[in-house]
Amino acid sequence: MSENSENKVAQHNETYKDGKPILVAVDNVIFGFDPEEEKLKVLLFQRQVEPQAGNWSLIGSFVGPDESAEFAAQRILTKFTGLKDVYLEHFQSYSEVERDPGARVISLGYYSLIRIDEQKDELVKSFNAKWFNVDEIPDLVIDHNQMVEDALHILQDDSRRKPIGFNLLPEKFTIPKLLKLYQEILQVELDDRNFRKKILSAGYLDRLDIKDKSSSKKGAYFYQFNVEKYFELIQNGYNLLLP
Amino acid sequence: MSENSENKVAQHNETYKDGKPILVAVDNVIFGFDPEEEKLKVLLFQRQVEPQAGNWSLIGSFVGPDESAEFAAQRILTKFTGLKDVYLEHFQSYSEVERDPGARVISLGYYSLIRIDEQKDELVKSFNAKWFNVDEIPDLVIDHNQMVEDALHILQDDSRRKPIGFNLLPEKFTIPKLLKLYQEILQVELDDRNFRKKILSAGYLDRLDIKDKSSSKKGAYFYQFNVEKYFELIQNGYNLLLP
DNA sequence: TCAAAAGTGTTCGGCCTACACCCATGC
DNA sequence: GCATGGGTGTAGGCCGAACACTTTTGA
Repeated sequence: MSENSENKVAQHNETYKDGKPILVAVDNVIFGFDPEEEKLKVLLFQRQVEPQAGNWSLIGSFVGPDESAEFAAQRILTKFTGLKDVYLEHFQSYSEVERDPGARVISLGYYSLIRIDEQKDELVKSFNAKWFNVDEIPDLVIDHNQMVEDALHILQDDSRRKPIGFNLLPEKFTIPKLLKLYQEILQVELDDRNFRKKILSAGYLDRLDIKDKSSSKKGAYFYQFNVEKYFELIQNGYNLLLP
Repeated sequence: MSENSENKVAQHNETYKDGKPILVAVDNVIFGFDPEEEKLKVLLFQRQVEPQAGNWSLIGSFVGPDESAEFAAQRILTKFTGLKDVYLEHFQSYSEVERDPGARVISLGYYSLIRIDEQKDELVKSFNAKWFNVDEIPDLVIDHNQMVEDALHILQDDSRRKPIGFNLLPEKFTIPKLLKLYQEILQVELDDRNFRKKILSAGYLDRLDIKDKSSSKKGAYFYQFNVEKYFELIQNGYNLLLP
């Protein structure tokens, strides 16, 4: 804390020379949803750098001198999955002095929502990256377990208010799958009839004429997210508000 | 974005040596509420460093090598207001390459809620800092106007769900003042009868036997925030949920 | 006695909850 | 024809929105 006995004017003439450079990294909690397994997952890989090389870690990178943190987060996401223009959100910063035993590194936590079906499997495999169920995350490097926990909380909060869940599903999806997804994210049981009513009454889901027969004989209608209608709703102050 | 033609293994063995040091700063959007004026305010001061010296700016500082970002944000808050252990929340990071014309600086945006009545006025004045109404913020340095806007949005979201408003009021406050505060934060009109019902029915406000007669002849009861009862409620999943 | 702010109560409608049954189809 | 998952409908209650009147007291 500042000492009042010091000369205040001097104190307060902070210049760029007072800034001590620090390493800045991003760590990206990449969420995916496996529609067959109906499980919410996080992409992890084995850290290559000492200390703690070989341990499981979030996908991260240093922020380069000529890129924004957001760009860095997108860059590594593309590098590992082949996907571009992905849903990406900053959720927290980690700056404890001793957090990284290798150096003074501040890390900006981002989370991403991707469609697992669109990722490039060869790429993911080439980095020895693996998808883990959110409830079966192994011990991670540094404070990455904390990051996953924080990201999940924010994801839960966000998905209660905005329909971001669609970023985790294929373009065409069924209501039962969507229900399963929300149950996975929020880790609660939802009444299927009430869920269907709520989600369809808002009007931003278009029913298609095709059915998905992969998980039942009757088949479930495919739906598609309608961005235009959704934006209309937001303007009028629409809120999902799931339990 | 990464080039797939490059050797993936090499790419992926990122080491600490690849990290290029960057200046890291915090900027603190310090909110206060003047109970007399009934206005939500932000503390600003005139920047001392070129470029843009003399222009109004948020209270900020570089993050030192031996402190966390949160500590730095608290440190400058204490330096300017004399207050310690203040409500402080990280809300966004700013890392565009060209954002600060003076150097490559990443800034972590924090917002604070303080009780104006507890601040040390001499300190504030000694730094030529001034309180501005949120709807009358002047042109600020760099991207600080954006920061204020972002912080206000997050504050609105947060205060709809958690009763953080109390951090802006004196220990003892009246319901009419609390109502005014919420109207200022949310920038909406609220029905006083419904507001009173909602806020009192939750049970985390204790009515005192004294009245505030400063703004009416009848006088309004003072209330006090009851932290214990509030924590009880949270455990059971309580949500404020104001409009 | 009256102006000005504080405090209380009621009605209405809508939305959320809980819950049960029919539908389509592949085997 | 039956098992399996998909889809629809309804009744009840609670909560939030809208709204009007009484209370207190200093001037």
